[in-house]
Amino acid sequence: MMNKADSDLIRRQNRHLVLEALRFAGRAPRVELGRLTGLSLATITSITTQLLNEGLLLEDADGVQLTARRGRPSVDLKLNPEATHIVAVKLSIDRFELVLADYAGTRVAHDIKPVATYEMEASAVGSKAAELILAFLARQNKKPDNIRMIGVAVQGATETGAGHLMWSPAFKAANIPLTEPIHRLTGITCSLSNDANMIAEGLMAREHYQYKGTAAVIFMGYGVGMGLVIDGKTYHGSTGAAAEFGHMNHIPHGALCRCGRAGCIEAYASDYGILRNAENLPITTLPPSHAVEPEVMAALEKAARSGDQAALKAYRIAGEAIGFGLARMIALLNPDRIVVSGPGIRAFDLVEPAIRIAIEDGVVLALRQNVKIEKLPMDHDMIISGTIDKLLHDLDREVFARADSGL
Amino acid sequence: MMNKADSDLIRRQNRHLVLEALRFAGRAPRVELGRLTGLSLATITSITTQLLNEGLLLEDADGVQLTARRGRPSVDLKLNPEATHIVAVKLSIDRFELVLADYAGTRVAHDIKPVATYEMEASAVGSKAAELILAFLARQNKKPDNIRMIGVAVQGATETGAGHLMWSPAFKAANIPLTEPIHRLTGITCSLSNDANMIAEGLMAREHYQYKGTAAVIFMGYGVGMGLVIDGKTYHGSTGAAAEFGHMNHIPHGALCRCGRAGCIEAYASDYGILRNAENLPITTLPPSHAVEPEVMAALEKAARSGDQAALKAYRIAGEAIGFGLARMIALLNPDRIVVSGPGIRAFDLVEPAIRIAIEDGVVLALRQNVKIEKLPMDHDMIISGTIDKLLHDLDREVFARADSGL
DNA sequence: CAATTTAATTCGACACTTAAAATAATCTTG
DNA sequence: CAAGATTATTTTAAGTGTCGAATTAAATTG
Repeated sequence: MMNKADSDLIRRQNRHLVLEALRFAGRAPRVELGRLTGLSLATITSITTQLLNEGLLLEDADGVQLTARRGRPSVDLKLNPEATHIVAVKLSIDRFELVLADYAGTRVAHDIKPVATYEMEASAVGSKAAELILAFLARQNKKPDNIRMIGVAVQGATETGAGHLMWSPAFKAANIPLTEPIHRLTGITCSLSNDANMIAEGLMAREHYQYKGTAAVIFMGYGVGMGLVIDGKTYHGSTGAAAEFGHMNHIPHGALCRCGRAGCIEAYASDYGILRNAENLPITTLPPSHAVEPEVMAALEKAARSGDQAALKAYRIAGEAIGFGLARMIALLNPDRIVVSGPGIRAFDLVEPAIRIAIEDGVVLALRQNVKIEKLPMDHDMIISGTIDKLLHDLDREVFARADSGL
Repeated sequence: MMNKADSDLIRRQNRHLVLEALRFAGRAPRVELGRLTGLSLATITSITTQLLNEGLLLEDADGVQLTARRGRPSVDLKLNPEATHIVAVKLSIDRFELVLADYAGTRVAHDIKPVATYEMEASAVGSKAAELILAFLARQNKKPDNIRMIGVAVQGATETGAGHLMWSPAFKAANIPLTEPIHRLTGITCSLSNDANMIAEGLMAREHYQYKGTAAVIFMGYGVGMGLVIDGKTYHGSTGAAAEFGHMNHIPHGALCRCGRAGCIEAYASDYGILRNAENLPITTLPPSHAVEPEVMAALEKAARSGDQAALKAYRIAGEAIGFGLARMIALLNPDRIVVSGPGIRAFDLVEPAIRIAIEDGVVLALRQNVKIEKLPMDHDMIISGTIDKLLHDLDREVFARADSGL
């Protein structure tokens, strides 16, 4: 059932609206905020003076008046970068990446620490992360009190609700508790997310008008992942482990996957899956525990481009796996938009024809005709960017939309 | 972006809350409504007097005071059945079914008309429906003005937004416009939905507390369908054609399906798909245009139960198709609950083991361990019931939640 | 029949939005 | 360079909504 509504709800929603508009626009005068939000200028004044008093906003008189117009000049407002800070953490094989960002979303510090992740005990991961975060903050002269939130992004199956990492290619251990130990050791609220979801989140923050309905971001590389946006919000299933596109079955009883099952899409379309097929190894060959070196994939790509039949066939099989997976997803969810990204898309032209054919074979015209499939150049940084965007968005909604946020 | 909030929104939301609570409870005194909605008694009084004045509610003093308690006796409120009426229409092969229901959800008239649907022109369907509806209303002495909404449920792929029936086993014609001609000829707002979605809607109306997150209702019978509930709301994709579970690919380049493609789940798990396998016909055999007679399926079921190996294998193959489909859906959406229904579940015990095995093979434990799979006895009436529930729910939300609903 | 108990309404306070009026700060123009 | 025009923002007054407290209503209990 819905929740009851009262005047508190109004303010919360409208404050959020103003913050969201300002975050999107970067800077804007009050009139502009009125236009963007649909609120009256009187309300904008009321809300912005409150936000200014709380230190969340700054007046920015320095703003260059581009075209000198008549009338009282507008004065731009912007988010106060110093209002608070957040830390985004990306865990991947053999390294922890830390980024400190201010409330306006600007990165103020960045650090990469080598960590022998694969052999770590499950219980050691969270405390190691907390330790690195605290040391990182100390180097930046930031007290933990100044940090409102920590967001951790990892490749693998996450349980967002519980804050557990169920399994990940970066760790041999499974079921690793993360948010609890980090929160306990740093005193800072912590959330955990899947890396592909963070890419989706980042795209949405930047071009939310393009992600109104249902959209999927596919990630090809050492694994195959997916971020799912439903009704304009990133979707997490009942346990927060949704959208395991890579481990959606492609062929019953098919090729052996890193997750231990047979026939997953990833077993055909990830780096190791493609490589295994190109080398004509049996599909029961155990996937390597470590990521395939980029050079190896580059060589394979080169071989395919120079006509190597086995390599070409491996890419075609990968495309078919992705394509049928997408066809099944389309049949189920009828999305507006599909974006394919990840390091694997360097070879996208080698897999794309097979993807298109598979989609044509796998789903009725009525469903596929109005879905747009796009390629998005991969930028490893998108995961960190998306995590920052998500944290700030959450902060705006859950903390700063309330007048008593206690800054 | 969100919408701005004002006092109008508050009232709308809280009015809706009261209507919803009353629809769920059937009848309740004001104190009870306060408890159910979380609103203060003062607010409940304000809202209910308004609703009473508008004729949406009735005071029901006749309510038997079960246990004579001290204190001023409470007076029950209930929805005014005469506030308005709706018509639910179910189109299926060779018949149109019409039900007139009042605002409280009670059915006041029911009619079934034989119609030779299969050979109809696309343009004739809507006008035929409108004609039958008008005649039906005339017999009930109801003017179209007294009817607020018509809801049409059909098996097949619907485009909810456009109000078109893309294709359906009941019609040879494709792309049949429905809501537009019905609205034009009757003057009544009309909506179109898929039958499986209506079953999901009905279950949700009755036990909404059980459908908080993501839930799927699978429908087995002459076809295979699915109703999808995401975040407590039935999900329609970008065009309103989502959740075509039956036409999600099972085996690439597999068995021929009624939709013209190869390898759909329906081609293995629908009546005709099971029958085709049991008769050892090649998978390229064209599916029959008409539904399989129930007697034929009953005979097949009997044969399987008496040990017929071909029949048993056909059911096992059907279970595997459903099971892998569910496994893929679980990987993608991580639902809380799956309900299987439809006439096909009479033989559910014959397919269930294969379903369970397929799910075990097809999706990692972490994802499947907390999804509940239930069997729900099929009742053909559930489609009509669900349509009524949906119409009334829509009415409450979109029309009567506004104070100026203009009754 | 007075006391008690429970239900429902009324009243006063407070929060929020908005339209309209007032104020502020600039540019234009004669 | 001063008055008028123009645009941005704030202030004011009015309207609507919810809520807690006080009040009224209608029964049972003793």
